[in-house]
Amino acid sequence: MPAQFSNRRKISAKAPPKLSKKQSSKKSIQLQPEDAQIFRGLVFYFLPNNDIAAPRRKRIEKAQEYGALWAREWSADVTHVIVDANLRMSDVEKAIGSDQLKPRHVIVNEKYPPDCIEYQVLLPTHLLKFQVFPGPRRGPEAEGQQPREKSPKAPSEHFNRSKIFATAGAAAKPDNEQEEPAVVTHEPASFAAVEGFGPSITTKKGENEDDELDRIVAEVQATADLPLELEDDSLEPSSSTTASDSEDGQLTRMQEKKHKRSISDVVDPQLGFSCMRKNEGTSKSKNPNLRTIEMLDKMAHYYDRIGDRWRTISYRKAITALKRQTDYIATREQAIGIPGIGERLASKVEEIACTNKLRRLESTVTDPNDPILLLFMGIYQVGLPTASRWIAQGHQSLEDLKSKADLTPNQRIGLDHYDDFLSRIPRSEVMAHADIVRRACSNADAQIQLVVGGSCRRGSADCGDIDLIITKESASLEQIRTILVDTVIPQLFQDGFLQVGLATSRSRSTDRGSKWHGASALPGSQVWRRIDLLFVPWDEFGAALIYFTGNDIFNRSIRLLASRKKMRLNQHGLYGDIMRGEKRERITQGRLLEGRSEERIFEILGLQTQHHLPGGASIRIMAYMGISLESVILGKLVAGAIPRCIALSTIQKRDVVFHICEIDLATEAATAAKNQTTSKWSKGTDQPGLSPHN
DNA sequence: AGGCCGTACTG
DNA sequence: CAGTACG
DNA sequence: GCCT
Repeated sequence: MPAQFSNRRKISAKAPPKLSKKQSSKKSIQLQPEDAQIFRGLVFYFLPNNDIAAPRRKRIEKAQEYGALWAREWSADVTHVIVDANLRMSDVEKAIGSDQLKPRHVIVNEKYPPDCIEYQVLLPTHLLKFQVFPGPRRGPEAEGQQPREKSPKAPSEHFNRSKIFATAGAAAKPDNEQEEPAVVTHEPASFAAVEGFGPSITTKKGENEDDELDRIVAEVQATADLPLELEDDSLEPSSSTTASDSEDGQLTRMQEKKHKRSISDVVDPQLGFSCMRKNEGTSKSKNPNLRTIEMLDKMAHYYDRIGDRWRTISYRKAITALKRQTDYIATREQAIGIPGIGERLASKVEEIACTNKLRRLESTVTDPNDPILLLFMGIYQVGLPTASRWIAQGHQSLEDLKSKADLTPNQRIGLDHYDDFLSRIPRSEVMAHADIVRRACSNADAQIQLVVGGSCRRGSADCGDIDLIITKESASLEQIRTILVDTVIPQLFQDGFLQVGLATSRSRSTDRGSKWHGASALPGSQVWRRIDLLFVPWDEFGAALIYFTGNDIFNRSIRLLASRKKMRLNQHGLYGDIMRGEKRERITQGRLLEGRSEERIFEILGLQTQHHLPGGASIRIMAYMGISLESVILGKLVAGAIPRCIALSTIQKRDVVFHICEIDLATEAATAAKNQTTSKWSKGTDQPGLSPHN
C-alpha cells in the first residue's frame, strides 16, 4: 500500500506543479469511501489527456473519485489508457508512440470507467464494449486486417440480426484461414442458387452477408451427404443406429471448429484486440452464452414460480434466442439487436457478461417459502396454485406432503418418483425406450410408424421425457388408438416396460383420445421415465410432427403467425378462413388446408421453400427452432439469416432432424397482418398458399 | 395500452 | 369449471 | 418481460 501511494505521489510530482495543485485544490475531488475505490492503485491516461471537454472532465473526475490517479503526462506508471470514443488505435499510437505502448498497458474506451463504477468492480478490460477499434475510420473496411468474425460486429451497431447464423460459418472459416478442410469449398456462385432463401434476402443485404451465406451454403454442399436426406423427412423409421453415431459426429466437428476458432482467437496486442470468446473448455464446446442463459433461466423459473406468466415467456424467448447465438453476447447493443431481447433484458445480459452476476436474481431469493415452492412445483401435476395452497396449509417438505397432504393419484406418483421425473434422460436411453415401443408396435401391426419427437428430434443430447409420435399410413385415429390401447400398451405393461398410466384419456370421451402419458423403465432399471405417446391419424401427421417437435416457444410463435394470417395451426392441421372476433377469439372453425405434410404446412405459412444447390443437390428449408447450433453444425444444416426473416433448414441426418430458425416469427406475424394478400413470402414457391381466402 | 397458442386430460 | 400438461 |  504505502509503495503504491508513493507511486502516486511520484506521478503527481512529475506533473507540472501548477496543475497538480490545481487538481487538488480547484477540483477538490470528493473521494468515495475507501472500499468503493475500485480504481485505487491505477493510473489513467486519457486521450485526449485533458479536461477541457466537459464530458471528459466529468469522466476524469469520476474516475478520480473512485481512486484512479490521473497521469497528466505519459509516464511509465500509466496502467490504463482511456480513449475517447471517436478515436482509433491509430490515433492512440500517434499520440503516445508505438514504442511507448507496452503490452501491459490496458487500452480501453471511455465507457470503461463508468461501467466499472456502475458495477462496483474492475471489469475485464477485454470486453468488446471497451475496445478501441483499429483503423482510421469506422466501417467494414477495417475488416481486411482482422479475422472476419471480429470486425463486422465491432464497429456497427446493427450488425446483429443478420449475422446470427452467418457467424456459424464465419467461426468455422475465418478469412485468414488456410487449414480449412479441403472439402469445404468457398464457392461464391453458390449463393445464387439459394436466392430464394428467405423472402427478404434482397431487401437489406448487408455487405457481408453474401459471403457469409456463400460460406454457409458452401459448407452445406461440402458436408453434404445431403442428397440422401432429401427424400422423405420424418418418417424415418430406424433410429437404432444413431445415438452414439450422431454424438460422435458432433464431437468431431466441434473439435474441428474449435481448432479453427483458436486461430482467429489470437490476440493482436498491437491493436488492442482480443477475442472475447475464450472458448477454452477443450472438452466440449458449449454455447458461449451458457452462463448468461443459466442466469436468465433462473430468472425465468423465478417468475414462473411467482406466477408471472408473461415475464416467464419473455425470458424463455430470450433464452431460446441466445442459444442460437454463436458469438458471445456481451453488450447491450449486441443483445438488443436480437429479436426477443429488449432493453431490459439486454441490460441484464450485459450485466451478466461483465460481472458474472445478476443483482436482480440475488434479490429474489429472499422469500423463505421460495425454495419450498420450487420443491413442490417440481412434482408432476403440481403447479403454482397447488404448491401455494400446500404451503399455506403448512406443508414444508415432500415428507409432509406424502403423509399429510391431499394428493391426487397422479400427484402421488409424481411425488414417489420426484427425482426420476426431474432427471434428464440421455439421448441414447430415449432411443432405447423408443425401440422397445417400436418393436411392440410392429408386433401388433407391421405398418405402424413411430417417430421420436420432442427435444430429441431437435437434436438434444438429453431430454426431459420421451415423446413418441405414432401413426400408420392411411389409418384413422380410432384404428391407431385401438391397436395401441388394446394391444401394444397392455403388452408393454406385461413386459414390465410401462409402469403406470398418468393421462390416458380413459374416463372421458373414450372417443377422441389421442394421447397416452405414463411412465416407463428400461429392463433392469429402477428409474421411471416420463413417456408421452401421441396417436396420430395419417392425415394429421405433418401437423403432429410440428407440434410434437416444438419447442413450445416455436409452436406458439408459428401458431401466432398463422392466426395473423387468418389461419389456425394446431396438432391436427393448418386451417384457413378463420374468422376471429374481439380478442382474437375464434369464431369459425375454418377449413382444413393441410395436415399430412409437415413441409406443406410450412410452405403455406410462407416458412419453407426448396432450394437447389449447385451440383444438383437440393435442400429443404423449414422453419423450426430450438435447435442447438452444435446440432446444426454437426448436422450440416444451414440457414441463411436475413434481417427480420429467417431461413432455416432441416435435414434429416441419421434419424435426427435438425432445424434452425432464424426467422423472427413475431415480426413476420406483424407483417403478415399488414399485407395478408401480398405474397412477398413465397418467392421461392409457386404455390404461396398465402391467400387465406381463396 | 394491451396481446402474448391451441389443445387434451383430470377431478 | 380450474388446474395441469404437451410441444 | 417483448412487441406493436
